[in-house]
Amino acid sequence: MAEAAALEIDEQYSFMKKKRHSRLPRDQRLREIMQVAAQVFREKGYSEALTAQIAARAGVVEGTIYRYFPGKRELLIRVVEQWYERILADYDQQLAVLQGTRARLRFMIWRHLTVIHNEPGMCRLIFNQLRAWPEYRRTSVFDLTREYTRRTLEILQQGIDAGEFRADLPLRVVRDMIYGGVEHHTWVYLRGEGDFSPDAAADAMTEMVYRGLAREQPAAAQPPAAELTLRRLEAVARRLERSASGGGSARV
Amino acid sequence: MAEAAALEIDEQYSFMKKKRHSRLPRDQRLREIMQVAAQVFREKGYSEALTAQIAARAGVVEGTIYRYFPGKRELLIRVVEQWYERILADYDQQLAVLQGTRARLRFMIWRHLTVIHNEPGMCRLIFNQLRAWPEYRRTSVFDLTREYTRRTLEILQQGIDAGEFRADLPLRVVRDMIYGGVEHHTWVYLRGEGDFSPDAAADAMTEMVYRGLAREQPAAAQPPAAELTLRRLEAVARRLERSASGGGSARV
DNA sequence: ACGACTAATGAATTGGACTCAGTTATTATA
DNA sequence: TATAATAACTGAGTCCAATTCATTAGTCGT
Repeated sequence: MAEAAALEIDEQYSFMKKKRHSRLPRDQRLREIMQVAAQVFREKGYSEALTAQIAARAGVVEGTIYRYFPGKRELLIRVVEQWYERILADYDQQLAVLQGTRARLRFMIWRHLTVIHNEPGMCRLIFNQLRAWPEYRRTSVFDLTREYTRRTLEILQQGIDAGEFRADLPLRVVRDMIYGGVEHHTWVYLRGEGDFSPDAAADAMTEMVYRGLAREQPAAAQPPAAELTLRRLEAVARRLERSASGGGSARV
Repeated sequence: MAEAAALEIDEQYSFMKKKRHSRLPRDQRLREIMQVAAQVFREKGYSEALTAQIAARAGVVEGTIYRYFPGKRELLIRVVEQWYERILADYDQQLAVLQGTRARLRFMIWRHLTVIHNEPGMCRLIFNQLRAWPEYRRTSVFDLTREYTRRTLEILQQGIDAGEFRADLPLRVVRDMIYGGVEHHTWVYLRGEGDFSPDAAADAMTEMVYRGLAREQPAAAQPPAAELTLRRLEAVARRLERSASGGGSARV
């Protein structure tokens, strides 16, 4: 009765209270706790999510959680890591299909925006909690994010290599503007006070970056013969690259 | 003795322990507590900063803090508000002196970078704590930040009005890229793992934004068509080399 | 010098994460 | 089937920081 206010929702779950002492193999219990924890963290945020609540919903006692995780922080870390790994799993496949600096760049931006749009709860946890902790650096979230933004840097570099982009701006700053821009843009939404369109934002940001780095004026006129020849050469190169990099069947 | 580990540094202050019950007029005590709190928060961050510690350094007992602030959170809010108001005080004067879209834009960016560079502790508190709290919205930090970024939006709009900038990109997105970019760029520094140059970053970002929005190309000596063609061919060659020499995904 | 006011105290109370000595379901072995 | 070994799970606590509040005592006005 006394803690009814705090645990209201969990009353709904009380019926499924396992006859006390239903044991599970270690990794199944682990999965159940993580799943429940993910849900509670998403709903309540980190500090509002109580270990007591997670335990209750998972049908175990608080102490049990500590047989699986050294503490609440580590629990969040593991939950977010698992989620993030899943989110980025099919990443390369999707990117591999796309041709051209602009399309690839837009994809990177759009994808990030879309993840935030679809999973605001998890993103809030990353932005507001995880990233502020000292443990962040040794997290796989940190590594994956680096990898992910490195991909963007590569695309920009390829744009330079291809002669599309100027080479006189530090690309890391451009990358920061992209990822920082995405975050700032989604701020209001993450605070639960508005919405945004991943498509529109991705278009605008891509355009901005593209123009910011573009070597030539939008080139209204002339793809002359030389241009067409180049494109065909580039297409050949791409095909070679693909077949060289192992027999992926990816084609548009 | 027991809490020596937690309060080590404060031992230094113990000599100035006021004879207990030295009274001060309300607003003087208020100022002292806020000043001490600012220092402790800067040094330790929010959750590592203990109210006991703040009280000790301020030469009062813990309970006293609660006669001045409803709680630790509100204390941080008040501290940050006061700091931020001071930081932004001379803002308009500095800006008023500057002429021209580019110079004004660069100033806005440079200034923000510089504040972060000079006051990492306070900025960490804002970015990692304050902004994540529900109270943030009713904070003067929120209002001042809005005002501040609105200024940037105005500068961009004036660029459009003056015919320097294109009018077909949503300016809020550009603003988000600026402020988000600044933050992302300073991330490593704020984690205490590196440094950055406000000047260099401001130059790069200004250039990026300026080019991204510029109506005309600065008409610098365009490399002749033949040169461009060559570069692109070279890029093709590099890619072929790379893909021929190994697993495709490898990049230097 | 006396009362009124209010700053300041510090002991007690939360409220939440976390611990650990023990209990029992499950599995392996006889 | 009985019994021992293993390891999952318990729950009654501990700990630690923020917060409360009944009480004490400087300070100021008359």
